[in-house]
Amino acid sequence: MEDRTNRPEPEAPKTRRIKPAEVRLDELMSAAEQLFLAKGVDSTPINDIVALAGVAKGTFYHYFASKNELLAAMRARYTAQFLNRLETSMSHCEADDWLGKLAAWIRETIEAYAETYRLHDIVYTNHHHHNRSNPDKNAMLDQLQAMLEDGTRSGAWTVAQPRITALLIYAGVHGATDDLIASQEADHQAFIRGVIADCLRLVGVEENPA
Amino acid sequence: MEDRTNRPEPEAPKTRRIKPAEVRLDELMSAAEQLFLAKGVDSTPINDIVALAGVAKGTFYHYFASKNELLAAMRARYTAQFLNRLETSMSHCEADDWLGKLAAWIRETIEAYAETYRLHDIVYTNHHHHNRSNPDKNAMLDQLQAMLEDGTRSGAWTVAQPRITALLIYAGVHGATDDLIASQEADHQAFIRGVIADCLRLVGVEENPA
Amino acid sequence: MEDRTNRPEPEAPKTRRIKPAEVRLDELMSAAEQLFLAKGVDSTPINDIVALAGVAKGTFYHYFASKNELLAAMRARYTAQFLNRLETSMSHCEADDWLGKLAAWIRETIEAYAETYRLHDIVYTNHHHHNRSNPDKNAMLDQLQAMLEDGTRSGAWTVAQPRITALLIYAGVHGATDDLIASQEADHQAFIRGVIADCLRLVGVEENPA
Amino acid sequence: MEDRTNRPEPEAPKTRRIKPAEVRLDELMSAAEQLFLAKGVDSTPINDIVALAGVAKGTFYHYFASKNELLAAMRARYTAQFLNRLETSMSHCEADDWLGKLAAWIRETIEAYAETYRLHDIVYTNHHHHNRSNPDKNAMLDQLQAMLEDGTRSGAWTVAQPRITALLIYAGVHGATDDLIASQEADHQAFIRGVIADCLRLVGVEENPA
DNA sequence: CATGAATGAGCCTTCATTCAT
DNA sequence: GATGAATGAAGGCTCATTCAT
Repeated sequence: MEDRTNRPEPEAPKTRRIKPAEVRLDELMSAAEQLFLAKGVDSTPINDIVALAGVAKGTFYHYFASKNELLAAMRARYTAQFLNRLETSMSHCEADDWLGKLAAWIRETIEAYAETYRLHDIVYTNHHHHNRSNPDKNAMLDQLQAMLEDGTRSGAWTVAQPRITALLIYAGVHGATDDLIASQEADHQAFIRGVIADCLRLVGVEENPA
Repeated sequence: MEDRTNRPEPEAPKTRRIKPAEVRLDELMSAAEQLFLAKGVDSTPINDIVALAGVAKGTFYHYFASKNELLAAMRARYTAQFLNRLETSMSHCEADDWLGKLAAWIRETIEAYAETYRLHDIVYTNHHHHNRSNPDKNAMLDQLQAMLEDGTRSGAWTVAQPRITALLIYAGVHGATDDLIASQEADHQAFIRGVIADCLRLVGVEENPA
Repeated sequence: MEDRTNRPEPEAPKTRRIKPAEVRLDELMSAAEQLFLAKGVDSTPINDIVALAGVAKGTFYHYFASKNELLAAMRARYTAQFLNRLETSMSHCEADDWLGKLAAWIRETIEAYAETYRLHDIVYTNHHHHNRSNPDKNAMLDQLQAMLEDGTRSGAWTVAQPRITALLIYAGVHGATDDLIASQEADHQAFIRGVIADCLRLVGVEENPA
Repeated sequence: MEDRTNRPEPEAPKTRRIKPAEVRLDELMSAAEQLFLAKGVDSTPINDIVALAGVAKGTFYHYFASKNELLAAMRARYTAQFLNRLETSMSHCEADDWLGKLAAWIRETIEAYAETYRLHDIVYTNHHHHNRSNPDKNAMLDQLQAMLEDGTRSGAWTVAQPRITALLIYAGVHGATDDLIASQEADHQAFIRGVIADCLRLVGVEENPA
């Protein structure tokens, strides 16, 4: 039964602070995020996370069943924030300004992704699930596809196969941004304009060269 | 004593076969591929690889400095084969049939990727290097970008920013194919046609609906 | 948050029911018994016990100072019930029917042990105390030894060294029953008759083969 | 892939001595035996075992797949030695001296068990397998049963149900010896004589009180 | 009486890599 | 070239127990 009674007398009583679960969760996830960013997931032991969060190791396992569940929670949080940025950005366009919304979607995706790609890599590099059929990514994809369909209905553009076009835009913009990131170019504006131009072509809108 | 029998087996085959390096390399990589596919990279110890290849553990380290170098070699092999498929497919088009070449590139990328995505994941899921600025992927990207530029020069289409358009096509096609894979749809033809149609639009070619 | 959901459930029943200690004790012991039987002692955390019993973890420690004390309580309960069965069985014999009492003791020991051996193993497999000099077992041994001495005084049999003979019968019957259990033989009667015959011989009573 | 390359330069080269598997196995098992006897199985980490055996921790797992397998190997070794003692002891009797052999079996069982019961407890207290239908114990039981049958055929005694009688003797002698051990009586001779006397009665041999 | 968040010591196991033969 | 015994750093996870509320 593994007698664990031989405990040395506690030197410092180590004030045991009880905090709301919400706060603990956030502290743990933030500590993990910081360390994962600095040293990588595999090189960050749970020990370091709890040390930075200022809790005992058992507390970590009180909130997360495993390191992978922590990653899953971070992934959900990351995606929610990403989606939020996109929606906020698009909300500044008039309701019927479909071209503006699409441009905002692209611009914000590029900016947000370029800012957060390191965290993106951390939460999405999952050894056990593939990117394919990822529920979180699907949320963003569905958002984009819905926009393409709405725009088609409104006559803003013509998209015959909204799913495929949404996929091309979604994956294309992310993949292109990977190249932007790799280029280390500080000014993103030219790149963004270029991507928007191509995507407009893709939905059948030719910009007037004026 | 890799099977952890606590009795040494008195009868060991002990035949020390010397084979050409080329053969050993291939046997080791194929054994690794098989096991990586079956159990994942992290869950496949070198022990298992050498056991399947029928060599001693030390032999592995004669040929690969580390497990990561094995992965790098597998990655190079994978990419070379992939590129090869693309080139073979495009070589069936007339030299000036740019639309045909682009369609072939897309079609073959989708087919090849759908067939080999599991191996793709294995060799490209590298915890230490990001997809961004990956030399192997760049080879394919450059190939595509060159084609877009050549086609523009020949008047087959007009692509104002070949780098960006190549990125969108490259990443878009792969990302869209991830969705095809996830859908488990057996017939790829409709999907392929849809992607080609969108990509043609992207390079400024409107298909005649004839 | 014992199920390790990383979202606190807003709706918790939170009904703090106060029950008589006796009931709580019983509920905890029964929950433990069920889980110990199903998964083993070492693989059953206190968490699971309290969850099944429907109380908080701290409540467990109100009633038992430790997991080991729970086991001790279960052991006492087990032994008391076992002794009870033996006494009830023997009470059906006439006061001076020593052979009948001995046979009843053996028969009931075999039946009871065969029925409850799994619980027996749980409460008696104690990593820290050995079977040797176990106070609970001693109660049964003393009961048997007293019977042997009484029967000798009454001339029912002759047992020169009651302690040794009691030990042989006690341990022998249990050990033999282990074999019966292992054999999975459903009909115990032949076995019981065989054991009784041997034990009678042991106390110097030759059965007439009539 | 858990880069384990960040290894600090080795201070002491720690001469790596290769020994025959047989020797390593024995050193590991003997180190374990010593520590298990001193501190108990659960309180002895593998670390301590390898430290005492003078090998690296990995070496332990080179020879035993788990701590439990070590225990299994120790159990097999224990039983083999025990059986050996019994056979050696009986071999000193004349081939047809069945009473002598039975007495030798009992005497040696008691002596050997009293000497080694602590190790017996260690190797037989298995959390996962029950004593019932234990292959190692069966070897001794079969040995005893065969002897009873041979003796019956030779007319040395009459045992109607050799399996049951063997079980009673086997389990009875061990259980009785547990009591001897608990009593801490240094002189075992009286006890041994008493047990032998009872067992002879059990096989139908009345000693002449001369 | 009852709660359950928090504690933290502890250990088994894995496996990439080395090197004496 | 080939072998495989030996190395040893590293970390995820469990769970009995405590105690502030």
